[in-house]
Amino acid sequence: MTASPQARPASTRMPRPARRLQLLGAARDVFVAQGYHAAAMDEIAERTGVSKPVLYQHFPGKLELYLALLDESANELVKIMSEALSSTSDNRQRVPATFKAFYDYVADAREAFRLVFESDLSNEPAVRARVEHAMYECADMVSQFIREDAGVSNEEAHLLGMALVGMAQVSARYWLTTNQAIPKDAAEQLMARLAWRGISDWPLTS
Amino acid sequence: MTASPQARPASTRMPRPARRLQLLGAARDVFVAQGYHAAAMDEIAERTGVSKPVLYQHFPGKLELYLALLDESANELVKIMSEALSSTSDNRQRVPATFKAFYDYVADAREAFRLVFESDLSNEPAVRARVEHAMYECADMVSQFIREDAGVSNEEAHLLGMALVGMAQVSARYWLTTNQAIPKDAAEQLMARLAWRGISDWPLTS
DNA sequence: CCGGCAACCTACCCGGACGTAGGATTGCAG
DNA sequence: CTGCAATCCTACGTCCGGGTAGGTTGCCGG
Repeated sequence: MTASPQARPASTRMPRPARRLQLLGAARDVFVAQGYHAAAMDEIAERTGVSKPVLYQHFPGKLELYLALLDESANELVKIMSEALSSTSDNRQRVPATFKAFYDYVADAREAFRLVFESDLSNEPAVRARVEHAMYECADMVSQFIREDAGVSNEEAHLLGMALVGMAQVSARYWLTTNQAIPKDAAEQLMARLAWRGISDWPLTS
Repeated sequence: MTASPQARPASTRMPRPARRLQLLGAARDVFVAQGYHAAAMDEIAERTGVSKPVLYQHFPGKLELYLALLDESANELVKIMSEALSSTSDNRQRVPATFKAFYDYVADAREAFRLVFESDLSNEPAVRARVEHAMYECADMVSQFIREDAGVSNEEAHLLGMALVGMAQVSARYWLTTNQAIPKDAAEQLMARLAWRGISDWPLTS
């Protein structure tokens, strides 16, 4: 209702691709707000101003619809992280840039990150695979840089990378719940400092 | 099946408190393995060797049963963290001790941590409140020590504390999925080093 | 102007799982 | 031995929600 700028006459017929986009928008809003189980296909259809069979003419089932949205959000996360990590060649700049990108992703008004980080369908293998894959991609990209300038094994670098991803994820979600008690850029910088101090000059100090 | 050492003649009558414990054990196994939604009350009863109405004579409903188990696991986490944090007065010892405690908690064979960190009922307000509360308690305890020897505000200390909690949580769960490619104590020490370097001597370096 | 295709709707099916009514059985107290 | 209370079971009600059958309306090319 607040997001998804889809106006239109609303109760007229519509070409197939446009309707599909509208359905995806409504579905995203509902899944994000209610979670997979509490979300009802009826509500998604109704919110689009359309009847349920129409929804099933665009998507074979509830799960496939959900997976389409999940893929979208997960891929966006990976893309954003990738861009941030390659935005500079100076590691000291790279860390804050990446945290800023992550916080931007989480602070997005559409809150699509909840599909990735707060899915209530993690037992479904297809969902679990996608979430784990996205997080692993992020950790893997991060681990490359860690491995380069800290003398650690591949496995250790991956564990460190995943730790940083977890740090960003949980802290950003916590930051959201505080209603921005701390300004966004201050929070980003705080995390970047924590991470940078944790990783840089690794082999030297204990 | 593997966990929960409950033998007994199994198909005889049983005093009320003993049966209750048995039911809780079976319920924990099922909820952990399947998640809340996929778990069936029938299966919990059947696995106990008992019929469904018996289950409902011990717990008013599925949600209450789940909450009882969730409370148990969440409180155990907070207790373990509290004990680890107060096990020494030297911060340099405190950090690895706490990570060890956390990894122990996650590596427990009963895998009860999944109720707290991978609940598929996070939209239920009662569940969300409990999970957030447990995590906040942990972050709050950690933040006390951070605030003491780093000159940061209360809000900043809490954000840092939550970041460390997230680091531990996500890294430990990732470590589990790797089938212990890295020995447990090595992983703990790696995380402790990352955290310690991140927070110690905070005001001095940038 | 008109046939046909495609978008759409009303109304329904049905399976699965929570929760319960009512009765059978066991064992302890007196 | 006997009654009563507590434990337990079979069988069912019921509701919710995903998914579908079949008919209707409107747009567009010929």
